[in-house]
Amino acid sequence: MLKIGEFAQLGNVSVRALRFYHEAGLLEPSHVDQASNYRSYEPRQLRQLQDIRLYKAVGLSLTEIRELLRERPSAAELREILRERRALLKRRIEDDLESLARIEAQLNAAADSPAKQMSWRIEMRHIRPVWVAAARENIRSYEEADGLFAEIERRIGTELFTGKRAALWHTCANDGPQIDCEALRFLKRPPSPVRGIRVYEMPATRVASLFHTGADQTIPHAYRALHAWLGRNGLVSRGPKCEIYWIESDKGKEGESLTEIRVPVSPRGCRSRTQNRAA
Amino acid sequence: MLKIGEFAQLGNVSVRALRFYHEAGLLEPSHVDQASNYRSYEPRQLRQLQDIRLYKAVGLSLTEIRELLRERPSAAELREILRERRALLKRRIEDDLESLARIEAQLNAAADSPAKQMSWRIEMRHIRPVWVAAARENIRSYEEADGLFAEIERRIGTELFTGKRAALWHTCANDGPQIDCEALRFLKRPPSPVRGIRVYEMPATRVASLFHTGADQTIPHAYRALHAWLGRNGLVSRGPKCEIYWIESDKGKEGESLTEIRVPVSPRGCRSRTQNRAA
DNA sequence: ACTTGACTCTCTCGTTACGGCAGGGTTTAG
DNA sequence: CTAAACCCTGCCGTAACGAGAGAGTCAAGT
Repeated sequence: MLKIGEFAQLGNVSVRALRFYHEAGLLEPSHVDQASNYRSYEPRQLRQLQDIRLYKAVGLSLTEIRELLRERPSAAELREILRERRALLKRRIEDDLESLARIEAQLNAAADSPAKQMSWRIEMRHIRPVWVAAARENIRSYEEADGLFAEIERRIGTELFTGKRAALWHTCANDGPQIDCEALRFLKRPPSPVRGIRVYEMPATRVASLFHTGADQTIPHAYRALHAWLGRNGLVSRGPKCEIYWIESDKGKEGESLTEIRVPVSPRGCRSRTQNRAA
Repeated sequence: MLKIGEFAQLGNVSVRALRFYHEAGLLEPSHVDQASNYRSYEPRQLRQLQDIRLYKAVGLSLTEIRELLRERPSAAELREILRERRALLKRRIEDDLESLARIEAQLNAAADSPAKQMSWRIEMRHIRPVWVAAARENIRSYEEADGLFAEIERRIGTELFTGKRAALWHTCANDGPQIDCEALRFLKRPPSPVRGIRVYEMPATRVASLFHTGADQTIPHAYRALHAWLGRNGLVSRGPKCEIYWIESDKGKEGESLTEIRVPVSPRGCRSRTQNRAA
C-alpha cells in the first residue's frame, strides 16, 4: 500500500494528476480512508498507471483511455488503434509542413518586392458547388460587361441572387483582341428553367484567392503577384479566372472597392483538358 | 464598410472568432455603432485578418500574434520566426515518431508472449544525479547483501536517508561464481565525510526502467523481457543494473513486494568504457 | 405601418488535463 | 509534544473559441 505521493513518484506523474484520474474514473485508488480521505494505491496498480501514460503518449484523450481500460483490448486491437493514430499523426505532419512551405513562399513574395511595400496575401480556398446564372459573350471593352449583368438581372428575379456580381474571364485583353467574358450571378437555389440565360451548377474547386482593394489600375499587379505565387508553390492554373466584385466603387471613390480574384489550380504536372491559354 | 457576417465570410473565419479577436485586441473593427453596438469592418482590414490566420497557421498563440501585429516586423524578422517554428515543429515530429516507435515495440513485446498474458511495461526515464552511500563486496549468496545494508546503516545516520534500499549488481549469478554487489542508500544531501563507507554522487543517466511486483522468483522473467525490449529499441546496456526495493515483503506475503529495475542505456553502436559484461 | 426572417448584440457555460493556490486535517520523526 | 512533511477538498485559471439563451436591429415585402 502506497501513499499517493510515493505512487505518483514511481509512476512519474503529479499527485494532482492522480487525484484527477481518480475523479475521472480512470484509476481508482485501491483504498480510501474513511476518516481522512487519504488515498492509497497498491503496487500492481502501477501497471495501469503506466498503461494510461502509454495511451496518453499516443495522443488518446482521457475519455478514450477510460473506454480502452474498461474494454481490456487485445494486442491486435491495440495495434489497430496505434495504426490509426500513426496515420493521423502523419497527416498532421504533412499538413504542417505544407502550410509552412506556403508561408515561406509568402515571405519570399514579400522579399521579391520590398520597395513596393505592397505584398499580397494569397490563400488556397475550397469553393463549394454553387448554382449560377451566366451570360457569356465576346466583348471589345471591359465596360460592355455591364450589359451582360443587366441582361441576367432582367431575366432572373433579383430575389434569387446571393452574394455579388462575378465574372469568369475566359480570355482577357492580354490574350489577344478578343475579351471572352462570362458574367455571373450566384443563386440561392436551382431556379426553374429560364430562357435566354444559361443556368448551371459550378462544381467544387480548389482555388488560389486574392483580395484586391483600392483603385482598379493596380489589379494587374495583383495578377502578376498571383502568378508568381503559383509558380513558387508548384501550382498551375487550370481554368478561367473568376473575379467577384464584393464592393463596387462609385467613380471617384475607388478606394472603397473590394474585388476577389480566384484562380482554379492543380498541382504542377497535372494535365487537364480545361487548361486555358489565358492562365 | 462590411458587417461582421460578410467580413467573416470573406476572411474564412467565424463571426464568433471576430468578436473574440476584437475583445482580445487583435483586430479592432473600424467602427462600432454607438446605439446598436454593431461592428463594421473596412475592406483593407481583410489584410490584417489574413495575417492573423497566417500567424495562427505557423502555430503562434494569439498573444504572440498581438505582439507581432503591434511591432510590424520586417520580412527578415518574420523569416527568423518562421525558422524557429519550423525547428520546433521538426523536433515535435521527431518526438512523436520516437514515442510511436517505442509504443509499437511495446505492442510487439506483448505479442511475443501472448500465452503468458504477463507483459511488462518498460519506460525510459531520466535519473537526476543523487548522493549515495555504498558498500561493495563480492558475496556468495544474495542473502549476504543484507549485511552490506546493515553496515551502511550502522555508519551513517538514518536521518540522511531518502527513498529505499537499492543495489547495483556489477556481477550477478548468471555471470559466474562471483556476485559483485554494491549496496546503496540514497542520501538527502552530501554528507560530511564518513570512514569505512564510500560516499559519492551518482551522475545523471538515462535508464530503461521496469517495475516488478510479486514473488521474487519471477524477477528473471522481468530481466529477460527487459533485454528483449532493449534489443527491439536499438539500445544497449552500458553499466551495472540497479535494483530499488521500494517495498520489501516479509517472508510469507511476497505479493506485496515492489522492485524497480533500472538499466542504464545508450543507443546501439555507442561505445563506452563502463560497458559491462554482465549486461 | 406591420410583419417576417435574417442578422447582431451581450452573457454565460463548456471544452482538456491538469497547475496553483487557500485553508485546514494527518502522520511521522525527533 | 511539536515541527515538517504530507494529504484533503474546493475554487480559479488556462487557449481559443463553440453553443445557446434572450433580446435588440435591419432590410424587404405586404
